[in-house]
Amino acid sequence: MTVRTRVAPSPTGDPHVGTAYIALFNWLFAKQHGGQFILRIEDTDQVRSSIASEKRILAALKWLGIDWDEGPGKSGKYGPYQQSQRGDLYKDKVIELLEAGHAFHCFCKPERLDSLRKRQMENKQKPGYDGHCLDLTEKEISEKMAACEPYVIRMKIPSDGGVAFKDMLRGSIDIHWSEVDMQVLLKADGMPTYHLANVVDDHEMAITHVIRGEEWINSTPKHVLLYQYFGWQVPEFCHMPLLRNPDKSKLSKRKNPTSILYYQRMGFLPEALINYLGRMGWSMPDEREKFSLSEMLENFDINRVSLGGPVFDVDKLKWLNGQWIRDIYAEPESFANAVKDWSLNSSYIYPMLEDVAKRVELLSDLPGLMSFYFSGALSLTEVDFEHKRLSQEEVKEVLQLALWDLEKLDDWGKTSISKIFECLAEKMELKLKDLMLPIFIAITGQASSVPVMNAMVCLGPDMTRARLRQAIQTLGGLSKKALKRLEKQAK
RNA sequence: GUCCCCUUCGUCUAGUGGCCUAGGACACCGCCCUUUCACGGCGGUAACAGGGGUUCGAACCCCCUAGGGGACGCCA
Repeated sequence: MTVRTRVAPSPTGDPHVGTAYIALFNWLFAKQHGGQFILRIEDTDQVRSSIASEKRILAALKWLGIDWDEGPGKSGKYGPYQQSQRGDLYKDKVIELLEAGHAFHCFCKPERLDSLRKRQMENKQKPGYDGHCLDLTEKEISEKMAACEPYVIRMKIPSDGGVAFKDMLRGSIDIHWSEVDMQVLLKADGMPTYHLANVVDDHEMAITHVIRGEEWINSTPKHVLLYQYFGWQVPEFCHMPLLRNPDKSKLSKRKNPTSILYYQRMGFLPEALINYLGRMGWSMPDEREKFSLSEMLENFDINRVSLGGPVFDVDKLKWLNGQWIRDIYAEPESFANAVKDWSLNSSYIYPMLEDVAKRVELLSDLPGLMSFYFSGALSLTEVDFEHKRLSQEEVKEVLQLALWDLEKLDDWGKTSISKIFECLAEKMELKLKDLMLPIFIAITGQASSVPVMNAMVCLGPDMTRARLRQAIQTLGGLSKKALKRLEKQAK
């Protein structure tokens, strides 16, 4: 049997360090056993998925040195490797389940399910589908379908007993069926949900080992059940610990930069970042801290994974990066290349040139004007944020509200960014000019500089958010005014 | 709330019954090197969540409690 592993990111937003982390361990495990590592794009969420995001994920993984044997841009006999291009495969499989009586049509309206869930929560019950459509007759179903009522397909769950599955790191895990919901398999738009697409594709692509995040443990029973319904061999499961924020919650962009692009922009070397991810929950047998991907592969043993959720500690990553910089500088030319790859190249610089050219007389004016494009954190103090018309608290409120809005923004472009600020100005009853000044300072470090929206596009979402977060910190942390406004809005 | 997973210095971790008066790394502090600052070197503070077992012996095995996290979407 050939070992085949995969990583299956969904192309919504920026490439996440957690994706790289899971990719790394799948890659290592496959390579170590002489197997194949597959990259599959799970773009079944038609609303949030984007090609741009997919491209960034591919580029980010390549940057880190993780390459795939099969997947986008590679030929392979199990393709295509984007779920959106896998046609009617999932529908066919759903029909199989329907015919075997393992799944059923559900015509319940989202509103009914919402209030059901709410009621269950209030009664302190486990929220879940109540089986409302479980016993519809053939006749009822065809009538509703003839009337074009929207529907989904749900899987049936046994009423008694439970399932036990083996986890490579955790041993046997038992879960009772009463804990498992009648999962939607096919959405009203005809697209499969993760659970169905994942199981079908893992089988179709001959995946032998499913190495994924701990967050999936509770849905594994559904997956096991689907394999059984189809009569397929169940793969091995391995649930990796979750990367954490400093407060121990699951690593999230609200609390920590999570985008690989951010670390790239900050000037972390790919060697250092992948090395650091390899130290999350794993250690070399001789405990050395600095090692390359190939050194890790030589020494890899999945059983050396420890299960406590590791906190992603940027300080230690920085130290490691310093080690790598010094190491690379042993050959000045490769160091020069690393600097070039980082930012001193035309594709990074071109988009800023037009704005910059209008504002200088001498080329030696450039470093002062452009330094913020290359910096990580800016050194600013309260005084820098003094505003003619706004108090310090109001300035902080502006920054805070802008940050919250930008955290929610998936499509990082000039149009959508400016829309956010226009809305914000209206909401706060401020002139756009007054509103933008603190943003200017937080992003560029100066009161006059290039157009700040363009700058934000260049810097990317995580660097932008990091600068705003830093500015709020400079002004004394979380804005209570903003918090109050948020609460008022919620009402 | 229910279920599931986890628990060694602040953080990343070594440790798989005697080698542990618990080792390394980051961060922090001190000293040395140095025309500055770094780098580097040396040293220091700091942890087995608590309680019960099992055992001649427990960080390591079992149970309970506590704490943390995750899941409970027509998101993945």
